[in-house]
Amino acid sequence: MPEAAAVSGTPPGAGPGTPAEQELRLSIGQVAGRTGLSIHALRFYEREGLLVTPVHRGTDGHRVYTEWDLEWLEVCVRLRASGMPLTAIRRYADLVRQGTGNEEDRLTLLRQHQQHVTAQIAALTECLDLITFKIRFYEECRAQGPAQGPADPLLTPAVPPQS
Amino acid sequence: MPEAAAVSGTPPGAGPGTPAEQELRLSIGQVAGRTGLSIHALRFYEREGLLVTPVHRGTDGHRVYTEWDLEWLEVCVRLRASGMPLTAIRRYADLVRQGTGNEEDRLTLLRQHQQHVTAQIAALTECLDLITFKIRFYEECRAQGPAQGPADPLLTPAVPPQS
DNA sequence: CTAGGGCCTATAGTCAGCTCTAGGTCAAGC
DNA sequence: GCTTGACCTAGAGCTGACTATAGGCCCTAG
Repeated sequence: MPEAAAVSGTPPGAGPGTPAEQELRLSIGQVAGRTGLSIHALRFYEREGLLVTPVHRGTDGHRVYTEWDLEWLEVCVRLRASGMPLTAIRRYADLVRQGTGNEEDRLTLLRQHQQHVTAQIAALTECLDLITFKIRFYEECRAQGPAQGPADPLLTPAVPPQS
Repeated sequence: MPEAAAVSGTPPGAGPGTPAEQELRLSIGQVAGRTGLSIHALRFYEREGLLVTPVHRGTDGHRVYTEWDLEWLEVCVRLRASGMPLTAIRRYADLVRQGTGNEEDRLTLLRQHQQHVTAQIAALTECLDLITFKIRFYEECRAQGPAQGPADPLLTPAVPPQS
């Protein structure tokens, strides 16, 4: 992770005049490379309104992504990776698009997702316990040699203490 | 979680004669209630070969689940909840169905999934960091009063230290 | 005797989230 | 001048995991 993923307020350009910031201008292919999203997915995300503003176009009609777009997309990727559905990301994008004043709504949305992710981690940790328990069980079977394994087909003792 | 989820070897009944164990016999509706799976999903899982053995039927053709079936299903639920695809669960069920002798294969399968889950937890934890960072950012915005918020639309400083 | 509930089969439909195809534009290089 | 490669749009198709529907059986209660 070389670059820092940022973005929190409103996209620039809405500001006074967009001074000639020597921004980097990325093609869709480059953004795909950096975000890990496919070119298809990038176009799809834009169509779905996940992008706060539609991406600027060059004279040839090709998409030109700014640093800000990239950072926003990186946030999207994280949110998706943590299971936020596209509809929720779109709602978040909508709020950002509307500009300042709805920080409470953004907080609510983020807090909900925070809870969701926390719950996911807890659930996964429980599952991991079960899996680890079973792995240990089979390792012990093996350690005791092929003859010593639970001879009777009926072997159902493999219960974690209390999950 | 009142009951312990178990199951590790081969289903009983393959053993000598199935002595008259006073097993509990559950209807599909009861199993749905206990596992959290829908009745539809239970039939679906069976069709898909996730169940080691097809469920026994009563005289009326209705499914009769044993304790063992229930426990196996609870394991399935955990595996699913941790993102194991149905195809992998089926492979696991296949191994169990084949009986003892393939413990190494089972171990491999479980270890792979263990890694997968561990990676998932790590990824989620990273995402959680970002979300928590953003939440703090908005909380600070709010704490500083509506006038003090980042006045300029261009506010893109919200970066976690190094994720 | 009929209404309801719980179950059965088989098959169709749904949903999210992409992914792919067809058909086309444009600029650079051989 | 032709090919190659990166991009464009619109729209169809796919995958995984269910979920719902249609049509039917059987038992029990009113």
